[in-house]
Amino acid sequence: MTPANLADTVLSAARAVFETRGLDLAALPATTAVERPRNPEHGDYASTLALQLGKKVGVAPRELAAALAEELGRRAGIKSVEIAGPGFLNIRLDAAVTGTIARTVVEAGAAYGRNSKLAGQRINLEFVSANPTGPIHLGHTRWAAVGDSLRRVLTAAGAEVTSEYYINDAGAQVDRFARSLYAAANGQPAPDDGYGGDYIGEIAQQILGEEPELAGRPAQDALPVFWARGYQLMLSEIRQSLERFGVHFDVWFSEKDLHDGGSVEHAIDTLRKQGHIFEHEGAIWLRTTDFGDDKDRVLIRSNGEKTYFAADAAYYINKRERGFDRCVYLLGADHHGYIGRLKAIAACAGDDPGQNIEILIGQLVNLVRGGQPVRLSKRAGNIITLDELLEAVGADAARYSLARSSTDSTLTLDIEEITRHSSDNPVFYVQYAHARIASLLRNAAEKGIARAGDYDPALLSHEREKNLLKTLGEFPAVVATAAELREPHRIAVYLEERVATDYHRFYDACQVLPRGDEAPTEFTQPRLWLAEATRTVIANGLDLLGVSAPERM
RNA sequence: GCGCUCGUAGCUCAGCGGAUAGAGCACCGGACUUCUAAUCCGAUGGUCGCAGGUUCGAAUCCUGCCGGGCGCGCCA
Repeated sequence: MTPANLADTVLSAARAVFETRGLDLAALPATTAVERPRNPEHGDYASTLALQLGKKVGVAPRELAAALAEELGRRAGIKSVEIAGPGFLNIRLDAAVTGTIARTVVEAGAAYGRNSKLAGQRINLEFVSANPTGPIHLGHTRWAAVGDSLRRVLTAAGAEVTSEYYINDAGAQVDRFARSLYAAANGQPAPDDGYGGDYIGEIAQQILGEEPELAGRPAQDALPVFWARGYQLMLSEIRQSLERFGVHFDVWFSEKDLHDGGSVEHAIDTLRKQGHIFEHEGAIWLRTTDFGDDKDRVLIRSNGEKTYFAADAAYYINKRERGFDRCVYLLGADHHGYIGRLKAIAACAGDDPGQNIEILIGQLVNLVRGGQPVRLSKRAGNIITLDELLEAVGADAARYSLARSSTDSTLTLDIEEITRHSSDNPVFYVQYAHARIASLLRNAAEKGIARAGDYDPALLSHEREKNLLKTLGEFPAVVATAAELREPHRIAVYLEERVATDYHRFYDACQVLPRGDEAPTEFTQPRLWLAEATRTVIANGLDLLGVSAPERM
């Protein structure tokens, strides 16, 4: 029995109690959950349903709990139900019932953990969207890791997800980039408002190598070439870096295409029809203050140029017209000022800003080196690129350390620590558990022991076996919660603090395979099933984080 | 100034209103002729920034204050 099954049982018992007592059935929630008590004396699972419902229906929680306990105690598989404190229900299950979780997991295989929490939702997930004027650096990397995991988690929860990278290729930034390339190609210093990293010189040289005749050509002729080719090379470098990082985008969306294709005009028309456009001092404005923004925003400047904001509006409207119910944006805390205006765009377009648009703000990454803060600055040249990070620690460790903590907290990474003590990284703790199981299964095969078609679940009765089983049973709920709250780090926390820990403890206490030439025992089969179930959960969980599950370490 | 956000062990971080607040690192002490010791077991370490409020119950929700980060352009 999984926790979800048990929760359903609790709810159905509650329904029976309500019916016999003539209580208001409408007070019952649609779903409930059981929790794993920290204290083992509180049973295998606990329900707080009586506590939550007591006041609602005017029955003392303990009295309601007593009725629930009696009803629940009659259900199959439930060994005992105790009432504790103000009205907790502490539930104990028959060992065999918990033992079947291994079979549930193994039979579901790679699908174990998938659920239908977000079934039917069409989600557009935009993240990174770094300007194509330089390499992906550490500032973007957290969103790459988190965003891609979120894509996987949302998909696992049944949503139809499109991940998208918005390329800011229409504004002054790429012009500056082109001028910087031109300057470098001609041996001149970078313009004051330009880019000065080493990569500028490298790209300039590559372009010159392809088209030597560009050298010495006037800016007027050469700039468009540097613009087009430079942009192409830079974007392709960004894509390759992200690819190496295991980060996948379904759509690379060009801002320039938005302008060239008339989408901006179309968006302004749409917004005008909704009645939120006005003209002031020669500029076209969107009255975003109607919907809580601090100030109204210019769409078309008095000189006729469309603003970046106009493209934002067009992009949002474009996403909606492509059929996405929810447009999710993953932005760094330095962009939190965008929340108001983006929500206002949705509202001005006639959408529900609480439903159709969702802006996730994540805190930034701080870097320290040996405890001393490192200021990331392009000018100072101490930007750490994604490629450098990958070279130093590898994709698995990088992704894991960036995805394992909540984006609500600023993350502090010590460069010395992640580059030097990489074996301390908790990702190895999780991966090691997987590798240990893989090794175990190889040894079993060598001994000629195959996992049988079935096992006796009642034999998985050791305290550490039961803990591990219960933990494995929680995985679908962990995935569902991570998806619902957009918090993929919950997967990492679960794998690290629960699954890997419980497996290592089980492994420490319970011999799986016969030693030497001994014959298999009655525990061999159930434990092989449990090991395989654990391997499945770790592999599925790591996959949601975009981290590999190694067979050997 | 206005707004957003964060504040949990020495450090890095978990903890979607539940029972005695947890883990890793660091520090101290144990466990490998036995399925991978990248592991396990134990010890040490806390006014959950502060003060009120909501409630059967608050690290969690609300208000105020203190401290850190960030944002407030017809910039991109």
